[in-house]
This record gives sequence, structure tokens and C-alpha cells, in this order.
Amino acid sequence: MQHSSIHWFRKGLRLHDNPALLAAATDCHRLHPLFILDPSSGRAGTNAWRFLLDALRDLDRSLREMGSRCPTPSTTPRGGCLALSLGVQGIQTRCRACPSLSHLRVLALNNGKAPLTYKGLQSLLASLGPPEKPAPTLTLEHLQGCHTPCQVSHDTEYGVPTLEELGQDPTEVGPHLYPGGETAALARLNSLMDRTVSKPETEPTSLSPSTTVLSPYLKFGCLSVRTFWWWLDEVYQGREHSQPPVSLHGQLLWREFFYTAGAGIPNFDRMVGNPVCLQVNWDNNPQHLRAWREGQTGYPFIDAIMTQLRTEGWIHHLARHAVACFLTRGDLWISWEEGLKVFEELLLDADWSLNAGNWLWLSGSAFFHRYFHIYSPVAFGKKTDRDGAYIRKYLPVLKDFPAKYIYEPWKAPRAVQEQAGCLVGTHYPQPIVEHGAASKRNLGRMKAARAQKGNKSPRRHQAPLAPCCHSSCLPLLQAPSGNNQLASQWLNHKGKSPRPSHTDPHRDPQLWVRHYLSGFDPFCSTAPH
DNA sequence: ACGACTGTTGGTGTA
DNA sequence: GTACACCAACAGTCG
Repeated sequence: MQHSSIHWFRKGLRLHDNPALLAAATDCHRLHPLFILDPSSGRAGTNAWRFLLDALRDLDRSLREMGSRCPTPSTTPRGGCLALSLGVQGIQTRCRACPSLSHLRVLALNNGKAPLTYKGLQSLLASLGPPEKPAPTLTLEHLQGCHTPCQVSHDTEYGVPTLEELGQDPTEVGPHLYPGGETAALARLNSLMDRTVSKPETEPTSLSPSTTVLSPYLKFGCLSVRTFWWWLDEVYQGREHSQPPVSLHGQLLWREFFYTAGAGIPNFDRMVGNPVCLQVNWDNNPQHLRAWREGQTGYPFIDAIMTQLRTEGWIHHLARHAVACFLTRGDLWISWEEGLKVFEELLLDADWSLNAGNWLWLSGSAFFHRYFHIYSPVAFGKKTDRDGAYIRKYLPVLKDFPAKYIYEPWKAPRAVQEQAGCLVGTHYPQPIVEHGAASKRNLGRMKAARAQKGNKSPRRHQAPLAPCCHSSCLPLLQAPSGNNQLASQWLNHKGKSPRPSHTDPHRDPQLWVRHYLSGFDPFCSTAPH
């Protein structure tokens, strides 16, 4: 009972199922839970920062109720620096994060190779058995005899900052629909109980979410994926329910699928150097990209979705499909990497592997091969929303258009546009491309790109990237020892962390520790190791 | 090595 | 409203 522990909160912003926090609190005399804010990290937009600050306040409140606190210094050492310097000073550093159910175990079982189909993942999982059970929630009992020293100046110096203090513009946030934090996450989880716990009726055009919206909570670790899995398991008992891939368990397995792919495939979030990614000559068209990002394509369904994304930070998965297809193989023929960056900024739930994996999928670059299935920016939304209520909600400029023209306002006669108080080309843009011609042309280009692939030298699978791991918890981290020069170099490193180079993380300790740790930061754009 | 099977969720036109 | 053919015919996986 003599030692002090520091618990560094990174992605697991919760007290339930947090083995690292539990271990830190066990038999310790002084506990210092902390979170390090790095305003320069990642591309997160204002809504995502608000979610994070909510989560931190919630965490601090929960800890305070047990006599502890969670300070959030903003001195922003780069991910990895702290662990490295502690290691150099001979302080034991343990890294125990469980952002997934089993992706590292799957990779270990499959010689470091990520399965490229859902079926493949399922058969590997079958031999691993069920996921681990969640760890007990931290309670007052765990903290017996343990205290957190707090200075009088705690709140002013280490309290959770405001958006302004982070350099974010608070006027940019949308309605506060999804407050961050563990408390909100568990409340949302428990409210599922009242609903049919099978795949919810899902419609991209519903005015309030028809799916669970647990994804932002999973992304920040406000909700443990293992807790969610076993909670579902209990609710499913003795009930008729759907099966993977469409059940909620199945949805969590998709998450595992992309986590596995993200950890096992080099350059996963890029086209070049990514062995599973179709190599495509995407167009460089900043005007079209901007129109898509700002919801100014002239296709109301697309623009409404992009508006919901920007203001609310969450859109239905089929809405994501529609806009992703439109940007890439469907209409604009712009690289999925551009879309990935926009989603990373605007989505509350942008998780590195899931974001990259789904962009690969929707752009027809990997995993998905029926490239002639193209979402229509006009017909797709109409299927579930004939009258265009969704468009009217998010694009009020079009709200008085008759249903007949709401998906294609440019087709409305001048008199109808005047009646609706909206002239296409003046108050709302003309379509930036003609979908019929564009999609036809792009289908041909897609075919050509795929034909090209056959001529290339066969792809080689590269060495496995994941550090070996025996369970979903990571082993003791051993920082390179006795290398003070390395540590100070690192601590002096300024600016953004470079993208993860997958050349050889094992041989370069600096690269390795960064690679190893950075994925735990909420906004860090690297693999979730 | 090879064939069979399968794949979370399309659009359009016709009967 | 529903059912079906057609589009053009892939790639990973498994036996």
C-alpha cells in the first residue's frame, strides 16, 4: 500500500470495464487519474471536441463522487512521449487497453493476416471462443485506503477546459443531441431494453435516429464494447432475435472486422501502398469536393445528409453509403481519402479503422466488389421518404417544394420554383454533375481500374504489424531503456505526429512506441493497436 | 488446382 | 404494391 499510480485515460473514458484503472487503484496509496488534452491532435471538429469535453466532465464528476479527480493538463506531450520518458526513468509503465473484443487475438491466430471477408473473421472467431467478460466497475471499495492529492488550484489549472480555451468556436456546435460521457452511454444502452433488440428498423431518412447511436460512445470508450456485447447476450437470452451480420452482435463483429483489417493491413487509410486497395486514378476537383463537403451539390438528398453530418455529427449508415458513393465511384470520382478526412472531422464516431474500412468499402476499393450497384442520389432516399420530410428538415430552403420535385428541384418549372420561394441556380445550386451520365462514365472507369489490376505483379502480403498479444489486453510495455537522448528528442518533437509508417515498427524503438501507443488517443489518426 | 458458393442493405424497367 | 429479370459477371474462401 505504499506506491502511487498514475492512470492515463486515453480512449477508455469510463469506470466500468476498465482493467487498467482497476489495476492502478488496487493496493495503491495515491491514485492520479489524468487525461492529457492535445488540441493539435487529429482533425476533430467542434462537435467532436464538445463530446470529448462532456465525457471528461462526466468522468471527473464520477471520480469526485469517490473522492478522486481527473485532471486534464493541456501541456500536450505527443502520444508516446510520456510513456517513453517514464520508462527511461525506471517507472513501471503498463498499457492495458481493450478497444475491441478480439482483433489482436484474431491476427495472432491468423499469422498476422487480416481476414478479408466477414465469413473469414467469423470462422477465426469461432475457434477463439466468446469474448472476455468485462472487468468490474471501479467503486469506492476499490479505493479504500487510496487518495488523490489535489491542489487548491485544481479547477483553474487542471479542470476540464471550455471549447474556447481549446481554440474551438463555440458558435459552430449544433444542437446538443448526443451528450458525451459514460453516464449518457449507459443510459442510452439501457433505453434499448424497451425496444426490439434485433436489427432496428433502419431508414436513412428518419427524422430521429432509427439505430442505437452508441457508436460515438464506443469510439471514445464511454461504453465498453465487451460490456455492450455481454449486455446484449443477456437480453437476447430466450428471445427470438436476428443473427450476424445484421444483428447487433453482428454489428459489433463488423467493428472487429475493420479493427482487424486496420491493424493487419499496411497503409490501411491510404490508397498508395495499401495492398488490398484498388489503385484508381481519382480526379482532383477542389470545387466538387468543396460542394460535397458543404452540402452544395445540387442533389437535395446528398446535401441534406451532409448538413445533418455537419450540424449533428451523426448520420445513418445508409446515408453514409449514399454520400460516400456519390463522392467516389458514383458521381464525383474523387478519392475516398478526401471523404475520410471530412468524416474524421465531422462524425462524432469517426474511429480510425472503421472510417478507413468503410471508405474502402463504399468506394469499391476493397472488400466490396459489386461496383455496378450504385446508389442513386435521387431514388435511394425516395424509397423510404416519398415526401422528402428529411430534405425539408435539413434544407429549409427547399421546404416548400412539392414532393414531386423535392429530390430534383431543377426539374421543377419556373412557376413552381417561384411558388416555393426558391430559384434553382440562385437560392439553391444546380446539380454539379448529371447523375445518369456521371455514374455511367464512372462505372466504365471502375471496370478499367479493375482490369488494370490483373496486369500488375501479384501483391505480396507484408509482415504482420500487430505486436504479439496473447489476449485483448496488451502486455507490459517496455520502453527502450537507457536512451535519454532518444527520450529528449522525442519530448522536443514539435508539431503533428507523422502518419504511421509501417516500414518496421519493431526495429525502430521510437517509431514502435509511438505506433504502439498513439492509437489510444481519441483523435489520433493511427491504427488501434 | 479448380469449381462452387457467396456476398449487410441497388436501380430500372416490365408484368 | 410486388416480383422478377437484367445490368455485367468480381474475389475470397472453402471443399
